[in-house]
Amino acid sequence: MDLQTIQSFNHDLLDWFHQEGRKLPWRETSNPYYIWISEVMLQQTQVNTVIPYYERFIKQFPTPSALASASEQEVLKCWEGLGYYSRARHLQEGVREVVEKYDSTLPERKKDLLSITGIGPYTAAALLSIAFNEPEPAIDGNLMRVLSRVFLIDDDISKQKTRKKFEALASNLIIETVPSAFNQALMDLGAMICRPKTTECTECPIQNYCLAYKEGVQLEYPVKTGKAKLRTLNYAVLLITDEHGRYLIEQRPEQGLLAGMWQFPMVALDEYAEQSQREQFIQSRVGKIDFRQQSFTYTHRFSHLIWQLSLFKGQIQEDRRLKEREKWMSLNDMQHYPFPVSHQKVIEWVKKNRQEHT
DNA sequence: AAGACGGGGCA
DNA sequence: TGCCCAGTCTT
Repeated sequence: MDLQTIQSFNHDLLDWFHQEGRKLPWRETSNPYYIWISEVMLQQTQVNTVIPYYERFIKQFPTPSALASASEQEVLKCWEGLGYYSRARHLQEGVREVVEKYDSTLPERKKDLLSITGIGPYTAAALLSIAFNEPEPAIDGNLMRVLSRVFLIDDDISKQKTRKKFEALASNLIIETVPSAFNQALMDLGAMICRPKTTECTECPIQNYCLAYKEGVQLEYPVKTGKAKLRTLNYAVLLITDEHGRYLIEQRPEQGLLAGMWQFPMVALDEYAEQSQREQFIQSRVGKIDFRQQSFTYTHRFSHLIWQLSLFKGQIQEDRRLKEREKWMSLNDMQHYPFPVSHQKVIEWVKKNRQEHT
């Protein structure tokens, strides 16, 4: 595009954005801390999912120091159900760095932003453009989808090198416009018009510039390879009660999947094909219980794996001691601890099942 | 350069 | 069901 085309492209894009752009809670504020929170929540997560979490989060942690001084469990509880929980842990860690190193004020230099835990190239650019109105293009899925169509770019967007290419391209476009509006306009366009599977090209403000539309090949872009093969993991979920009707629960390790969250004890079953071996292994984990009664099975789907959960009820032997990271807990108290959605379903099932039998 | 990391929405 | 979503960190 020549300079004049770039300017009219931006004019048409921003004109549409000001007419049709979405009104969103984090667009009502100029507080960089709030914008930061929104950007982290929006990673790999759709707008409508984020809105209630955002409102609750800034209410509970209205300032960087409030978040910095909270416990990790409080933060996880507020994030419960949103997924990618390392985002919450990294956000709190990053906020603590800002409180200590930058006097609770988000720095405005790109290099400083990138040094903060949880802030990568996208979030740094989003903050620079939206909060500080610096001409930094925020390279995300929306931008790459829209621009791959406009310019017929067939590089694989799952490759790291491709991000650089879009960055160079968008850097030229954003110089001739209002940085904060440019990035947000492309996000709205990607969400409302230039969607992955279905497009609304007849309503698109930049249709005239779009080479893919001109050739009728919108849906062939962007090019993206690489598919993860879903593994299925089988687990026994143990519903073990004590004499007070409380359940045995355990806290997951501090690293890895669902780190630091709580669950009913889970025992991996895949290594044990034989029922008798399974029983023996479960006993080695929690002690001697009567678990002949299988009550319920449930399949939980993550993006990269599948959990096949089978519930077992049992009474535990009286003299068994609690192990590290284990706790007895009533169903009501569970609402104060962060549980992954898979185990929230288990809690719901247990409550429902209990009511039917009393 | 890949893989890990959640959960919900949608055709 | 499979793919996508305002990505980042780890290996």
